[in-house]
Amino acid sequence: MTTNPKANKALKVKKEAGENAAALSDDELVSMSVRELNQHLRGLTREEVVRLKQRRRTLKNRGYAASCRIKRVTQKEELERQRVELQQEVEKLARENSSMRLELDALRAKYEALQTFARTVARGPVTPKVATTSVITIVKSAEMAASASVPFSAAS
Amino acid sequence: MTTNPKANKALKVKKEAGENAAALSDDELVSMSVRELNQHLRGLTREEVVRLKQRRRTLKNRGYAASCRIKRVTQKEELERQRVELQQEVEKLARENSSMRLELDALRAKYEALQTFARTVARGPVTPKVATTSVITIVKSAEMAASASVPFSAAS
DNA sequence: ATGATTAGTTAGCAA
DNA sequence: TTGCTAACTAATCAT
Repeated sequence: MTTNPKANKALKVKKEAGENAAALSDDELVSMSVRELNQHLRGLTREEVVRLKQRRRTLKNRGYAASCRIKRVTQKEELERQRVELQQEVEKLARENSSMRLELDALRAKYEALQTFARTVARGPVTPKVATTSVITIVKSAEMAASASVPFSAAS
Repeated sequence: MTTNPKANKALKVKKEAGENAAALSDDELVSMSVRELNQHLRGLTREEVVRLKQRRRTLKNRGYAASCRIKRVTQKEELERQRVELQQEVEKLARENSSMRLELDALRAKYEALQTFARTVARGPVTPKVATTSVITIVKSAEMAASASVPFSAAS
């Protein structure tokens, strides 16, 4: 099952005279150029030539079949790799997506609160009757407002 | 291998012993239960029995090999299907993502504009010329004043 | 002729 | 024993 289960039987036939054909190994035969092959073919019977060429063809086919299998599993692995990669990308985008959605909702709430406040302020100058529960703080020189949370809450 | 250059062609010789064995077809033989098989095995030579069983095994194997190939291509198609599906999902999420990003940016701009306006309105009527760096905080009910921090900051 | 792919065969592992 | 799969072979297709 490894590399030469058969093929040996073709070698020992005919060539008892040992004229020139030096019982090529599979590796030699399969990796031989056509010109080299023809040299080894000299002085062989018609049938021997045919058989040797057929053995070469068979060995070549063995290699082609192996390449084909390797290619097959490689492609499959590639598909699985891409699948994992895409799944990760989907998760990443989904996370970004939901965090942005939260941010958007929060900002909408802030915006609406500010809108309510602005309307209130614009309608009645300063503190018309907010006096019930509202407080206005005036601070001098506050530089950053980045981390502001719940700046407004709509008055009931 | 050693005894098998074309052994499969030897299988079809089965007729000459026309005594009882009714020359089973491949389909019949392969889809036969063990008990049915044993009935057909009655009165056959030891060797005939072995051969028939071997033929059955070979036919079964032929089917297994076919199943194996079908399974292989099915799995590959499934992987490709999932790939397409995931790619579409990625595109969908990316679209949602960028449109949300636009929306977020737009809302931020609107918010800041409104903020500027609110400051102007709130400052104008009451405190005409308060310093350039004032901050106004409005919260509902005094006890929450602690959590509200720097909702507005005047641009420098 | 060479290389790739398909189906059938065998060996061998697993349940 | 049954089913599955890797490797090999031969046939066939494409270049």
